[in-house]
This record gives sequence, structure tokens and C-alpha cells, in this order.
Amino acid sequence: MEELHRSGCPINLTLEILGDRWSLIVIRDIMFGNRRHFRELLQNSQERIASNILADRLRRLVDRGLLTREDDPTHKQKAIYSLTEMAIDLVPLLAQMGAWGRKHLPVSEELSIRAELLENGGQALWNDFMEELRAKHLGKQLPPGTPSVLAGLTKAYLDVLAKKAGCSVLAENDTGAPAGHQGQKYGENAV
Amino acid sequence: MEELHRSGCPINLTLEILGDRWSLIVIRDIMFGNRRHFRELLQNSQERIASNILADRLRRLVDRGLLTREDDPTHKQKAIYSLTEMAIDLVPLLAQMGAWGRKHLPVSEELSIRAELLENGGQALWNDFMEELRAKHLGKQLPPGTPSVLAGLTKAYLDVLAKKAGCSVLAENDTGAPAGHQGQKYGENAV
DNA sequence: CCAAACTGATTGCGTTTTGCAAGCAGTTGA
DNA sequence: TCAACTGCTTGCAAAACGCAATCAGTTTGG
Repeated sequence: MEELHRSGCPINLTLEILGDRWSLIVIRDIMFGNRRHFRELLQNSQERIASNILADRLRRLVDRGLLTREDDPTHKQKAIYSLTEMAIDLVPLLAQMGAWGRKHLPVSEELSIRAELLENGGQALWNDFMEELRAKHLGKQLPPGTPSVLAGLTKAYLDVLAKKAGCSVLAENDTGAPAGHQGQKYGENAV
Repeated sequence: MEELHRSGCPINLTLEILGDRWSLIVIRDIMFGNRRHFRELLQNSQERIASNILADRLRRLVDRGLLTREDDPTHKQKAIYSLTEMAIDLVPLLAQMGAWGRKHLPVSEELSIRAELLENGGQALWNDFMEELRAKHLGKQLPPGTPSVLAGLTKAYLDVLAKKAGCSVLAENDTGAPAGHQGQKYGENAV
């Protein structure tokens, strides 16, 4: 019988799985960047993850039940990585991490807009986003006509990018409405 | 000019500070265990942190603005470590980590009771707890008569311990009221 | 039909971090 | 005076990390 865990504390057990500098980066990219293949994760990585580290983390996350790996029917060599319910449940944690980082660390504007929207949307937005992830990764059916949270986040990100670029070229990207706002469905900082 | 950060993403920047297996354990013990001295952190550590790792983490956390270190006036060699506002702001993150661990990992009953209370208390309880931490670590004044959140969490922990011990000796620790409940101030799973 | 590009990785190798045990100089309290 | 306590440091082996190059099989474009 081997010593499996340092302690039974929930925070410690969570750290034993997620307590390194790459695991949550990989999950973030799959979750918010919709990267489902090895090369997508490797080449679009903002933080330039090394391929051996990526391979190791994907293996570990599959082992530990946060990801599943399946063959891509369109390509005999391709693997598709999907989030499990366990990983989808990390949405509130990632939202809190983003909020804390935004408040205390030197974040860049374009990369923090999604964190800001997620923070302001509160639990209601997180729940909608998690339902969307369940549809995308677990095959769960979604009510038709459901607006995509991820699309909203991505649009806001691109709008900031365009605006920043526009400052030095042409400021022509304003649509009139503030980026990312979708009516009044989600409260600002709901408690 | 050196490369300081892998990217400006809030989640990444947070991981650059907290993304290891010990930093949040140290903060947890100072925050919930009220350990303020090196030896307290070393010897009461559930996870048996090594002294060189502890020394390194304390130094790093002070460097990065999460802790302060000051001399203890009662002992020329003693150092007192205190949380900064930056660290106190981690309460919601730690609460989410605890909630996730409780849901998905093999936590022990006595070590997860505090996480459960913190989760059920929601933002309102977190705010009260943070105010209490500001009083303890930053010298902020608290309205007189304020009940201690930490005391409630600790009592619940000890009650579970006593009940577990009592099962094999004498089951005499029940007070009638469920452990940790303090009237109806904090909602269950408020959204 | 063949070469180029793409697929998910693996290998080699040097550096950094971790983990464990022991030790240390100064301080305190009995 | 002396044992216990204070915040660490040191030495050393093992593991993890990070980088660059590479690999074999698959698909695609000409």
C-alpha cells in the first residue's frame, strides 16, 4: 500500500492535480480557445508550451479524469481531446483566478476582457457557459436558439484587438454597443 | 530588458505566482490555521512541508506581495508572517478550490467540513471572513461584537473530530444544533 | 504517384526544482 | 547553565522542466 495523498484536505487534493504551471493553461485553451487537437494546443499557445510538456500534461489530465481522448474519424492520426464534467466544473475556479489576476497583476487589456466579462456575468453566466461546454464536449443537447457565451467572449476579445489596431490605422470598428454586452441578462457583479 | 512573463493573460499570471504545489498550502495554513510563525507552519503542516521549501515559499510570497514579514517584539528571533490584501482576496478562489475538491476528489470528512461551510456561506460569508482577516492581519478595526467566522469554521472542524473519536468511545459531543450554523445569516448555495 | 505538409508525439540533454535529513547560530525560560 | 526553541541553511539525490531536434505514419496538392 502506497502513500497516495499528502492529506485529505480539499484544497490540497486540488493542488495535487492542478498545482503546476501548465495543467490549467491546457484546460483554459481547450475551454476558452476551443483547441481540441495536439497541434492546435501547441502552436496557438500564448505561453509557448513545449511539446513534451504538453504531451505529458494531456496524458496526466486524461489519467486523472479531466480530459478524454478519442480518435478523430476524419484523420487516422488525429486525437480529439474533450473536457469531462470534472473539468467543466472548473469554470467558477477559472473565473475567480481571472478576477484575482485582473485585480492584482499586470494583465494585458485584450487578454483580460474575457475574464472581465466572466467575472461580471457571475454564476448565471458561468452556468450558461458550462451548459454550452457540456453540449460541445459531452454531446449534451442544448435548447435551440441558445446564444453562445463563448462566441460573446471571443467577439469581445477580437473587438479589443481590432480597436487597439484601429488606434494606429482606422478607428472604424465601433458598432455602437459596448463589446460583449448581451442585453441585461447577466448582472454586474451579482452577489 | 528581460522576459518577465509568459503572457498577459490573467489566468497565466495567477499561475506564475500560485502555480505550484506549496504556495497555496502556506497561505491556507496562515489564513485558516492562523499560523503566523515559521515553526508553526512547519510542525503543524498536514502535508509535511520541508523546511527549505517553506523558507523558499515564504520568501517568494513576501517578494510577490502576498505576505509581509515583521519582527515579533516578544522574541528577538521570531518573525510574524501576515497576509496582505492581495492574499486576503484569495478567499473566493480558495473557497472554489475547496468546493471543487469536495465534489470530485477523495476528501476526508474532518478536513472538508470547513470547505463545505465556506461553500454554503457564499459571498456573504466570504466577505465577513475577509473583514476578519483584515482585522487580524492588517490591524483594521472591526465593529465590536462581530462573531468570528474562523471560530465557527474551527469549531465545526473540532466537532467532526470529536464525533469521529466519540463513535469509538462516547458519543457525547452533540450540542443539538448542527455544527457551524450561525442562525440564518448565510444562505445555502446562494446564487 | 510523389513530395510537401501535417499528425501526435518521443528522445536527448542540460538546468531547475523538489524532497529529505541534518545542522547551525542566536534566544529564551527555568 | 542548559535544554528547548527560534528562523532558517546546507548537502545531496531524485524528479521535473525546458529546449531543440527528430520520428513514423497520414493526408493533400500537383
